Amino acid sequence: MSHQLSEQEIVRRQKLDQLRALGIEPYPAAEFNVNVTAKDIKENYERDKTSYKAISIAGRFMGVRIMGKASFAELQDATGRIQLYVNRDEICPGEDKSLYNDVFKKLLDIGDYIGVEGYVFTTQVGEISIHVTSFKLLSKSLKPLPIVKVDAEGAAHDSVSDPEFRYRQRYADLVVNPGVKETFVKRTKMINSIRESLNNLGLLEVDTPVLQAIPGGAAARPFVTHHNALDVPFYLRIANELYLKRLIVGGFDGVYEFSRNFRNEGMDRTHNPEFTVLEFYVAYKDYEWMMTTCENMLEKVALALHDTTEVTVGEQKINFQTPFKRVTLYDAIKEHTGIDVSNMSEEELRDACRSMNVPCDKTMGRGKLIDQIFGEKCEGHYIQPTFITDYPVEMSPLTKKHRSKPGLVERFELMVNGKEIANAYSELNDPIDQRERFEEQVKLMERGDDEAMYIDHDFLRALEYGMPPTAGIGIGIDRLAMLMTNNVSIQDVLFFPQMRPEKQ
RNA sequence: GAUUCCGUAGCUCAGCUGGUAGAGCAUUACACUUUUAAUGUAAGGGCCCUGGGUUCGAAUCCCAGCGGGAUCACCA
Repeated sequence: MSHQLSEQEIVRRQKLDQLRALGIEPYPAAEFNVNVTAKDIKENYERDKTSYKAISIAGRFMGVRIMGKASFAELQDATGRIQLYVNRDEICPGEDKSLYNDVFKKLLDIGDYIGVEGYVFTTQVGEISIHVTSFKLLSKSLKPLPIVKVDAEGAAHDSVSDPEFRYRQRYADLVVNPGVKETFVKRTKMINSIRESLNNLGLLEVDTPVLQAIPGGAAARPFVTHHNALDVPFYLRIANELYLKRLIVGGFDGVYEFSRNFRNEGMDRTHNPEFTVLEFYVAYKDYEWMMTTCENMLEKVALALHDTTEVTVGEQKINFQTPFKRVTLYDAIKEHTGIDVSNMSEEELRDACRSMNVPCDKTMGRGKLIDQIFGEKCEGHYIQPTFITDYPVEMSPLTKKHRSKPGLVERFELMVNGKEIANAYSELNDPIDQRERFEEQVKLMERGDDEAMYIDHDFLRALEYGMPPTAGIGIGIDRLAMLMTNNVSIQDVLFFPQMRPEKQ
């Protein structure tokens, strides 16, 4: 990583030497005792002034306005910013004014970590500030941070907008763009809320293998790796479904896992090669129960993040208040295309696709053609949370046949803002049916469908021991985070989105 | 993978039909004891993404490459 140092970087390195010459260690080892945060001061000082007479706070030095013998500076800690007031003669009571004139005014840079002691007061302009009685350099910054300034109207100037910079140097993005941090805090709150719901249901959080000999549970191209000692290929998991169901076979009533999945496919603003899906499985339940559970959980998430069920996403206001609408897949297609696909043959479906300009090809079977029509003509209409139910059996190889509707399975997808957020079903637990479904997948694979599933014989063996009737669901956590934080790009809800390696 | 746009100072961006670079903020120096996008004065800072080509002359035009964005395809 050798490169030409910029003038500003050279200057900062020189300051390092000057500090050491003054006997100041720029990277001290000792603990700095912090007893307050910026947020705490701003929220509580007005009503409890006596508690803020001897405070100690640390953070990044993010800006300074030098006024001769007094200065104002900005300190940014993990909770926000607070203004510092520094007076020369108070910091340097004696003849030697170098601590103020040299160290504070000249050797400190934007981005440096400092620790400060003093008391809180309100300036003449009315800003709650810290009157500094002493300060200590805690860590010197050698690389200039981009300076974002916000004017009186709240408009940001020179904000760092280059996506490449923001994603590759997320650490700098986080320091400089305060909204970014907020997105990730919300993401974690969302996950905490979901975890709480699941724990309250009595489900057990589990871990299942990421390295798998047979990638299963979804239709996707996997990453391949190699185990040296065994000298066999392994696949990074594309889904954890089949492992969680093995645990249901093993006698757990309910299990869940936030599963990091890996798919060797294209990447764009809604796809990252690694992404997170929550899957959970509950014994003795069905997909009707799962719909209710799912909507309750999402309503709680919206409330946890926004204190209301209504969430703003782009131009849309999306209301997660239960109950969500429920529409069967066939009714949805009928509503938006006027076509009743329920009794159509594969050929009739292909003709229907052609007449509506829906792309299709020879490798697509009946199920996939119906899915294609829905995806092209209907999906985008479902802005408010809507369960689309009862899918054709051909496109659902792990799903139990519908209790009363022949040719269909007990499955739903949750659509929000025109996109699929969750996919769930009454799990197929008939081992003979399951084996036949896998064999159908093999036929699709031979026909050219490169997303068809492999046969997992160990999973079939597990089913043969007997799995209780079970409801299961997968929820795209990144996609949900995008909705809940009003971001249109998956890269904005992942700390470190995958990028092409930087060239040296 | 296809199409399209972009790459100029630490950051945000100008730079016309080709004449070898500009602004604001940031940096450096000086002034200023309650300011807040502080202000004033002055200074420094650029392999104009890389490599070829056209030309007397290229940041600018052409070709190729690298990196990124957007749209599409695949997928969640």
